[in-house]
Amino acid sequence: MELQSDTEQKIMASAEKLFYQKGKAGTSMQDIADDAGINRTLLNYYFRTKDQLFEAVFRDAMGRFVPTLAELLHSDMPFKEYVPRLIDTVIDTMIAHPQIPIFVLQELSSNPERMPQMIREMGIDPELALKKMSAESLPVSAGGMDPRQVIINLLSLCIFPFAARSVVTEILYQGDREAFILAMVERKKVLPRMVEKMLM
Amino acid sequence: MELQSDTEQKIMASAEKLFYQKGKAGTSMQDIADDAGINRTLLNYYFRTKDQLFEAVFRDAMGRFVPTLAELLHSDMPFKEYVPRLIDTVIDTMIAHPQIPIFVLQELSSNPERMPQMIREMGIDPELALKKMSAESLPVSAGGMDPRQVIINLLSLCIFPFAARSVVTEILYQGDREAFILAMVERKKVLPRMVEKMLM
DNA sequence: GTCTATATTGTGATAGAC
DNA sequence: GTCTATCACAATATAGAC
Repeated sequence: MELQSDTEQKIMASAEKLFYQKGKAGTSMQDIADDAGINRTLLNYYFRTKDQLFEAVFRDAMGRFVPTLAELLHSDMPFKEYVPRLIDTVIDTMIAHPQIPIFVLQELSSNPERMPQMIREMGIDPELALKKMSAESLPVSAGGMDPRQVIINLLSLCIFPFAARSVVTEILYQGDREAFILAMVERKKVLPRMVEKMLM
Repeated sequence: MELQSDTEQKIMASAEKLFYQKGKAGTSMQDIADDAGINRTLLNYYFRTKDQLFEAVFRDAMGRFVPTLAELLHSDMPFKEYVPRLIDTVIDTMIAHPQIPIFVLQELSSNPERMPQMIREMGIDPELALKKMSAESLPVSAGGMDPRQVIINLLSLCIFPFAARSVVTEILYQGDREAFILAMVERKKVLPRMVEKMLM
């Protein structure tokens, strides 16, 4: 007994690939069916509408990095302690799914009205997060920096290189995609040291 | 004698707004015409095709921040010297056009084959940039950090908050857009100090 | 579950009157 | 320069046979 039929999985895989690359409006149901090598009407059979198929892909993408974000925001651990592990986790996720940042940010930016609901659904508690930040877990002595700026810095440093992957690869790594990935692996060692300095 | 007719300017303004928000595929010619309050066929009269209209908007967007990027990559000045000014310029540009990062990155990510040509057209010389970086302008003593990682850090810290604007505003600033902008203004003072520590 | 056929609407683009 | 009328086509979605 399978939770998802073979066809359904093929659809999801193709939809993910194409939605990530070309976005919702830029991808047709026919494109997805062709990529999956199946009849177009099967998409409607399994997911009813294009909107519902997109939702499935979008939630899947959110689910891949929101838990890490939630952990960052809610944890009781001293900030400095789990920063290295967090960097490791986030960058590994990004290497595995480098297209997710733009995909998710573009969708949330196009439909910002979705944000409040998404936050609730994903189990993030903004009020709790702010409380934690004003408390001792994030050292207020972070150069006198607003703890929110520290959070922004950390996420910027981990995620942006992947959002700007094509530009960075082309200009700084001569278009060599392997070199870019190696640089991101190297980055897992570079960032913790940097963040430590930042918090002094 | 005007370089652009009134109608043409209205089209550009509406096209910019909608392409930034919903992307190329997500915006129809009808949408743009409606927003501009004009007849749809006038878009074809002035710009011939949707592709050409999009190109005009895209190049305009690139032109708003590429010069700053080129300056960063080519300058002979000591890195530390113009970092504060660069941060100031980039963040001011982002505050004025917060939607550009996602718009440009999404387009370049969808069509990475456009990168080499865009770089050439925009006057960026990757080889020269790398030479400058290995030379004295960017201190090799940047914590032993690869100068390319330093460039990535700098751009990440300045640009990412705007790419993730909707998320950041909702979670860290209770959905208060004014508070977000104020935080970004504050950031112009925070970042230079941070980058200095980073380079020690 | 998978296919063919079809309904319906939206879209980019052009021709031609004014 | 601006409009109306029209075209060709692509898109989502459904009905119904197998």
